[in-house]
Amino acid sequence: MATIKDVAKLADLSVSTVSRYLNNHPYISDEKRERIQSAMDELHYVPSSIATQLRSKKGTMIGVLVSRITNPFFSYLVDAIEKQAKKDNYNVLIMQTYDDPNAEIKMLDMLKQQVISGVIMCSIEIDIKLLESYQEFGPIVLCNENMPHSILPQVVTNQEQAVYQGIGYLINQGYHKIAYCTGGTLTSKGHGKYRTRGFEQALLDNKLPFKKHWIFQDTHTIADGRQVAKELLALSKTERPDAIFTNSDEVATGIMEYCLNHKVAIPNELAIMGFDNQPFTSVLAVPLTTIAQPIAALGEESTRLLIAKLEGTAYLINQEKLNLTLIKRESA
Amino acid sequence: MATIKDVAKLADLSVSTVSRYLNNHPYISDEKRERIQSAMDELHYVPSSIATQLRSKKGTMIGVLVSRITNPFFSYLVDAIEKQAKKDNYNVLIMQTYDDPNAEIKMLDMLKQQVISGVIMCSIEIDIKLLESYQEFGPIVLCNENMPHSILPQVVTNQEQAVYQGIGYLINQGYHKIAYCTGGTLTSKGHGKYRTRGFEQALLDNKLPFKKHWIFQDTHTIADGRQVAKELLALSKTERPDAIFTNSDEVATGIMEYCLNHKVAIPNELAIMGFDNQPFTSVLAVPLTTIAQPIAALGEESTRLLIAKLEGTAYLINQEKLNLTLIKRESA
DNA sequence: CTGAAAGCGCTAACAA
DNA sequence: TTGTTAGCGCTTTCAG
Repeated sequence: MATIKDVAKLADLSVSTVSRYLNNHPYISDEKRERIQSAMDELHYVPSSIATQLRSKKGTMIGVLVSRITNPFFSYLVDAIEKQAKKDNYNVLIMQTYDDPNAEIKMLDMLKQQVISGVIMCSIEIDIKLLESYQEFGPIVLCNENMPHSILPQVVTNQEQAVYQGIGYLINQGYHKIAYCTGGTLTSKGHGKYRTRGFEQALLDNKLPFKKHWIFQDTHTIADGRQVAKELLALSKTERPDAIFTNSDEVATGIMEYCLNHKVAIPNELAIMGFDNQPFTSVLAVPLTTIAQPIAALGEESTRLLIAKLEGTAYLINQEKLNLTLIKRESA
Repeated sequence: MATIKDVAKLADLSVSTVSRYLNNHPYISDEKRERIQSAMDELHYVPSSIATQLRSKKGTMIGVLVSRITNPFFSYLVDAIEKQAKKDNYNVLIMQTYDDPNAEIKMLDMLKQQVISGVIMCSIEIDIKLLESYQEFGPIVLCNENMPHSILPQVVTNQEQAVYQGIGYLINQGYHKIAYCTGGTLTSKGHGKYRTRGFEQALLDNKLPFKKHWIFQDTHTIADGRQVAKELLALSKTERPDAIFTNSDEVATGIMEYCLNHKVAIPNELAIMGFDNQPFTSVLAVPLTTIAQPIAALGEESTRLLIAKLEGTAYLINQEKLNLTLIKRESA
């Protein structure tokens, strides 16, 4: 592998001139420019970014932390981040946590070690104060994690409002016995908290009862959805809700599958709302009414914000691109 | 940030001793070991992996090249790769190509620059000879890209056989007018080639006709599937196939959606087979018969193979884990 | 067992 | 406009 020294020698110049050329400094005569370039070509020279980084302390790698890449929400998010990063010549290091706090710490340590120059956290399990303490090693931006009491820069949507509107829609459609699924618990801290707040507020404003046994916690997968449906159908007809608002399309899908298998008509006997608007939801047995998140915008804005911090420039988040949208189909 | 120098000073030892400790060399007295460790703890020392890399030429980052991470096949593959890599303390740099050869070259250049120490190619657009020429800069393994004439190490499944069996299954079920979708073209080089070969062979062995207008090329998305269905339904009833074998669950889904919307019964009027066995396929309006790929095994084996090459050890691919499986459901 | 010293490939003062 | 030089933080001979 040719080094800057080889190039300098071949071009009969000093390494510093070559280095200047590399960093397109001014004050290099055109004649030397050419000599350098042709020497580089001849040697197939590529600068060692490792050496550059060691010396200049500037990297080009940004870390992206997600809980699991196979969740389409995250794969679309990573897609948007990677595309945006590439535009500014940054690379993307992926790390999955599977909700393990230790994995989060590992990524943060990479920030400390300068393996990555900044990090986008799309999932947070560790204590926010601990997370904040890592800021001294490089910029950290939170993506889709609403932490109102934290000073960390964050790119978020208004989940509370979206759920409020979603529940409002159900009520408008004539459903008044509304069950609810959350990925966390009723007292949890993640964005589940905001969704639940929207749900409770909507109930309150519409003078609808909040029934404990219509609440399902910690639901995530299609299998979880089936279980929810099973419990629902075990209820006597009078005790049964007429609609269910879920925290994910997967859960909604599981509920739908189980109901259909047990001859429960959707939406007549039970209306179902999903969350995320994943590609397959329009082609389910009963096309799913759901809420779309502005995933691409979340990824883009987070990345632009992070890169701005990395480069010491200012960036104002375009909050208008960050709206959730109710997608009306047939399940509710 | 504390450096090795600070640690050495605090422990009142030389940097070389500390370095030895770091690399767990033998020949360090227990007493010094402790002194070093407590100095490190006190300073919250973390070695700079950049400096280590510059000096030792050994990195810990492996590149993974996929065409698009939002394709579930790839997100599951990346998931498996990342998990396996983590086990051996390697990190994963993701790069999407969107089928752009230049993006591939960019990743390969990162290999040259030592940003990554090795690369797993899950998608190939550039010339194989060009790709091979990059081998001198670090190990390259092909994942799910069958290149029989290349010397590059590769982890592959027998797609030809799987399709042969899939078509055989359709024939067994009584379908004899079989249409076919491919993601490439009939003359393409990717793994599409092997699938098509399996299709043609199955037709031949069963003395079934190969009809040009039952072949659809370059199909990928749900939208493509709808278009295929549209063209199919435009055919007169006698000219229409009674089954269609597709290259992806998305395409199959699009076909199903369009057919159902146009009162064409699945599988009675048209049997549909998908490819990939994505999670949602079991809950479609008509649960999809499809072919499951051993994605996790592909990811694991590729990663283990790459890491073995990186570390100079031998690794024999476990081909038995690499089988495709026919998943029988209701669409065919 | 331990230390001194010479770099890895590059950047950035400081001089010229 | 260009060259000299001193490191970045670490590993690795080579001598004790």
